[in-house]
Parts: sequence; C-alpha cells; structure tokens
Amino acid sequence: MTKLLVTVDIVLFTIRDRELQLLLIKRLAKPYEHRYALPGGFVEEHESLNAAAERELREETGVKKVFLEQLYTFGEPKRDPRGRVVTVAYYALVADTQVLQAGTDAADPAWYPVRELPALAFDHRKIVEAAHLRLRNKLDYSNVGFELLPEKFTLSELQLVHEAVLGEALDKRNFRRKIAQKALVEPLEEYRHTGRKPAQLFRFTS
Amino acid sequence: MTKLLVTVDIVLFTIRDRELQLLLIKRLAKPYEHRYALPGGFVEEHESLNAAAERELREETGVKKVFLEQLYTFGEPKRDPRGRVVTVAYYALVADTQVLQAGTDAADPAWYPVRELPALAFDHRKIVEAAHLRLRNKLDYSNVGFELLPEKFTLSELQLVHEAVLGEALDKRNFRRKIAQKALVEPLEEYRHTGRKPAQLFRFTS
DNA sequence: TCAAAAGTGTTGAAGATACACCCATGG
DNA sequence: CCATGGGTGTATCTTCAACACTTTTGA
Repeated sequence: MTKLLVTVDIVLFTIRDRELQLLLIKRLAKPYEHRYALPGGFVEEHESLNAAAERELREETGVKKVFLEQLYTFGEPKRDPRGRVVTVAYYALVADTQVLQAGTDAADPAWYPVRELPALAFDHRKIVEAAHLRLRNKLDYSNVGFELLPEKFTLSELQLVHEAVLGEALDKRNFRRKIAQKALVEPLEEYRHTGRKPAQLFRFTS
Repeated sequence: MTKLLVTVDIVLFTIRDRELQLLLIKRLAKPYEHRYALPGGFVEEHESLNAAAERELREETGVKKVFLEQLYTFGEPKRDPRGRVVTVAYYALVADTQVLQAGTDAADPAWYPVRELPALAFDHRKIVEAAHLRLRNKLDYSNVGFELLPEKFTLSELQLVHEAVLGEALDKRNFRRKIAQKALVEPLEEYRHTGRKPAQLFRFTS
C-alpha cells in the first residue's frame, strides 16, 4: 500500500505562424532548473485528474476552457530524480487567440514549434511525441481539428490546421469535399476581408 | 505534494466458446467483499507500471507472457470507498491455452463472457467498456488479433477471433482477402484435422 | 454417400486521388 | 490593372461489400 507522488503534465498545442506549436515553461526550481518543461504539477487529494490538469494549465499559463484529453500515464521508477513520480499526461488544444499569462509557479510560458523544440526536462520529449502522434491520428477520424480554431473560421484556415498537424500539403478541392460530406461545418453569412477576395466564414456544427 | 495510492487493474481477454470473455476474480476482502472485480493491485515503490500489471496478473491468475497495453487512468476522487486511489488500467490478450491458477490474494479467477458480466466492484464496469472499445478499434488497424491465438492457427480461427471481438459475422472471402493483402500471415505445410476437411495452418509473420 | 467445414472470383458502389482554371477584391 | 488567395468538377483508381458454389475428408 505504498503511496506515490502523482502529477499531471499537459501538452498544449496551437497553430501559430502556419505551424503546430506547443507551450513550454521554463523551470525555476530544481531538478532541471532553467530547463524547458511541460506545464503540470501535483495532483491534490480531493481533485480528479482532469481537474488537476485544468488547474495546472490555468495556474501556469492562464489558459482556460480548452479541449483536454488524457493521453497516457508514464510511471518509470527513475523518470524523476526526486523520487517516484507517476505522471498522467494530457494533451490540450486551443485556438491561437488566448492570451498567455506568466504563472506564479513557473516562468515565461511561451510557444515553441513542434519541429524544433529545445531540450526538455524529465521524459517530456517522449510525452510530446506521444501527444503529437495521437493528435495526427485523431485528426481525421474525429473533429479535434476544430478545437484549434476560433468559433468562426474560413475553410482555408481549417485546411491550414490540418496541414500543420499532418506536416504535409493537402489538395484544396479534395479537402473541401471531404469536409463538406462530413457535414461538420455550416456556412455563415459573413466574410473575412483580410486577403484579396473575401473568404466565407463557417462554424462547427456541434 | 500529496502522495496517492496507485493501483493497476487489468482487463484480460480471451476467446472461449466462440465468444469474447474476460477474467474476473472474486474479492475476499472489503470493500466490495464477494463481488467480482478485475485482477489488479497496488503499485510498489520501485516497479514500473507495466511491471506491476504483469506481477498482479501472475500473482492473481498465474497467467504470464501476455500482450499487455496501457489503456487509461481512472482517478475520480470517490471511485474507491477506502480513499483516494488512482488506477492505471491495462488490457491484456491471451490465447485460450493458458491454465488459470487460483492466486493467493484473490479467489477463483474465472472467465466470463463480455456480453453477460456480473455486477463488478468499483468502477470496473467502466474500465471493461473502455477496454472492449479499444480492442474493437485496434483490431483492424493493428495486429492484436493474433495475440488471442496460439502460434499456429487456421484462417477460420482467425476469423472467429475477429467476429467474437466485433460481435458480428464477417464474410469469409472478404476476410481472407483482407488478411492476405496485409501479408501478416504465412502458410505452413501443416493441416489441422479436427473437422472434416483438413484446414491449413498459418502463423503470424512478425 | 453424406454432413460439415474448407476453400475460392467477380461485379458494382463508394471513396480517395490527381489535376487547372476563373473569380472577386484591395492596393 | 494586377497580384493574391478564394472558389469550383471531372476522370481515374483503389477499396470495400455483396454474393454461391465446389472440394475434401471422416463418419
């Protein structure tokens, strides 16, 4: 009946600058002082794992109301030099519109492209890879893609999300056909005027 | 930095009598005394989660060398009346050839059809449902089906495994074509003579 | 000789992929 | 008026689903 330390760690993804990025904090305390790490922390006695993940995200990054899903639990005895720590990893998705706040426990939450991450603390590299793989797989048999967009979006923006996650270009016509026949989006009577020709806005039909 | 109790629970599947069954034990201790439950137990300080799952399976059922994969971690604060217990759930697959041994901690490990399970302790019903769903999904984009068979098997036996997991009949010709084009099995120069016409044996090409 | 499971192809439908041009607007 | 991203169809290929009869053997 040994009790163990249990943490949650969260891989928070977004799309910025046309590529998939994730949120890292710089650790202030030992071990791995000054190394980059995933946001996360200890699970408290009376909170669920999901609640802990939400709380840590809020405390360390100011982000709330995100899509959040449990990923995998990492429990190698030596994964944390402080002793036995089992971590329940989550991944989360947000549109690139939420403002990041520096947290109290951790310095400088900031976005880093998945393609060129700095060295990470603990086994967080492995966690990131598992999360990225899960996101890629989940993209086309589910609707997670919409979680990375604001409420109203253009079809080009939706395509960009898919391309950033998959890391490859998609054919515009085939992509639009697939989205259309899934009937997951509905057109709005609004247009976005940022480019040359205005683009019709859509929203996710829940 | 609260420490929590951490357990592993294992949903061990097999195919018996042409249907998907799983292994349950009858609890001897409180809480849920005399109720059926999944095999499992506490994770010790210096063992990995996987090692704990393997150990519990061995101790409680005598089963070893099985396919074992982590499923999901359940951590609602009230899921165990004894207090806060987080459980890392696993699912496992064996061919119906291993002999079950009564364990020391738990009475009567025995197989029960997934379709008609008795009332289960804790949130084990939910864990079983998650495991069954995972197994069904994983069946056709991976090779887990082979884990439910002995080394040598006939194509009809393989089809039976798929039918038992999916809970529906499959077309023999379509099934064989799909298996053939995945090139996951190789024919042996051996035949099984149980029925009338002998059936060719195959094995998994690893 | 017959009951029982083994084995074997074809056709049509649906879904996926490859591919190129015109349109509407802001500067 | 032109540069830019928005928007649209068709032809082909691949994949999946439906469907029935012959073969081999043990009893």
